[in-house]
Amino acid sequence: VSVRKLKTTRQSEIVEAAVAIAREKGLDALSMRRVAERLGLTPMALYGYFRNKDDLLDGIVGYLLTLLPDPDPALDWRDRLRLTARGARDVARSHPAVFPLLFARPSVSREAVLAVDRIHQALLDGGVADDQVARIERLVSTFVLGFAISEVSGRFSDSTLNLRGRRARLGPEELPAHHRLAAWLDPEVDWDAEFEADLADLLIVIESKLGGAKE
Amino acid sequence: VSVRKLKTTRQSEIVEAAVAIAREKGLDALSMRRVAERLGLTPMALYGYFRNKDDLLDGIVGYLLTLLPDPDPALDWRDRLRLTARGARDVARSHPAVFPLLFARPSVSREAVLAVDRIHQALLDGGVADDQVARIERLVSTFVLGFAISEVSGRFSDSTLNLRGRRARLGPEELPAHHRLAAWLDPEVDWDAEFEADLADLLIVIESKLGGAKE
DNA sequence: ACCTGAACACCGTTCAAGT
DNA sequence: ACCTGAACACCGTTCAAGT
Repeated sequence: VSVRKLKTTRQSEIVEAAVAIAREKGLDALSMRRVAERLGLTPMALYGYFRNKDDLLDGIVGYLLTLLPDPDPALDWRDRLRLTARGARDVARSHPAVFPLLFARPSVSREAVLAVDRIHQALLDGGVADDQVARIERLVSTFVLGFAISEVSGRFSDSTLNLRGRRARLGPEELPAHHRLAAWLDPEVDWDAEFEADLADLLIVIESKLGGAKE
Repeated sequence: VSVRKLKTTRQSEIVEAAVAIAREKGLDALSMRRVAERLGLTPMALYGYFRNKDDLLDGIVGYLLTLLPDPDPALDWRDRLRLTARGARDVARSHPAVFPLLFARPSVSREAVLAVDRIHQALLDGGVADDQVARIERLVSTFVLGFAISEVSGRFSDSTLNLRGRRARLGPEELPAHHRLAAWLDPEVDWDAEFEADLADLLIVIESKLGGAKE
């Protein structure tokens, strides 16, 4: 219940130490005690800067959001969307252990609102109707974050990798499509190309709304 | 290194106890010790059935996948996709604490492969080219899971909720789009309608590929 | 075949105190 | 204003043993 004021002076230093530990040893190894140790502090010293561990994780999410690109508003709206999407994927690949936090924690920070506003503006500039902007932003952001997380968490690669082994044990009656698609499922996927193709498909959706009837 | 064989007899009983604890007290409260306690066992008894806690979490993911609908193959391929997507969202809303595990853990289980195969088959039946099926499946699944997780984890609702408070402190120069969209951002969103609209948009993408040139 | 007991090396967090 | 020390109530997991 106490509303004790948090110090801000060393907040970013602490967040960066936490990110470094997660990068080096994984998210499971990220503990208040280890963050403190890395900074030469007692665990309790951190509680002057963050209310608890969840609060520190939210700090990490905020930090990740500051790493997103802020494209020149003079660019074409499509380019702004593409640059932001690619930037999000880059952040994921450079911070694989902590990036999935973006999906687990609500994040209503200042950084989050600013990032969302940039997407809203790009969609408005493209001519998306006012009442559709928020939904399309969520559609695109949800997919882009989901793709980036799937990539770094192994949801994509592990599943394509292990398919052959599974298929041997599962027979064509149980897996009709997999057996027909065998030629296309085995090769290692070019994730850069897949992400670009997905972005192009999302732009198809957006542009399908532009010329449409007013009501 | 030891490849000690796991017992299977009580695996599903243990998974269901774990799911029940997560539902009642949240994912953070899900511990090996509490699962054991609920079953009247010692924590160590669980290690005869699961290699470790991660293995038990994978068991939960497998359980969630068995809850997905298995639509009648005689239905139109579009209806099969829609039913599967809605079913996934239903599973998320009835298991909010554990559903996000689907995105965090690779999951190459038998159940996962079967679920993916059904989507592949629907896309093939719709006429999607063989070399596009796997990508489109990942595109659709990533979005559907992402939407369902965002909804149950609060990523969607909390952010729309807190916007007004944020906006008061952030001024129209910093948030141009939010201020222009004020009328559309405040009201509580109808998530059922948003999900249906998103599904319709994804079907636009898929159908845009059907009549296309062969090469 | 299935389960227990004791132990180890950890956690997050509170409370009171120190400079 | 900033930090520490001791303590509490937990964790996952190993190893050896019990029936």
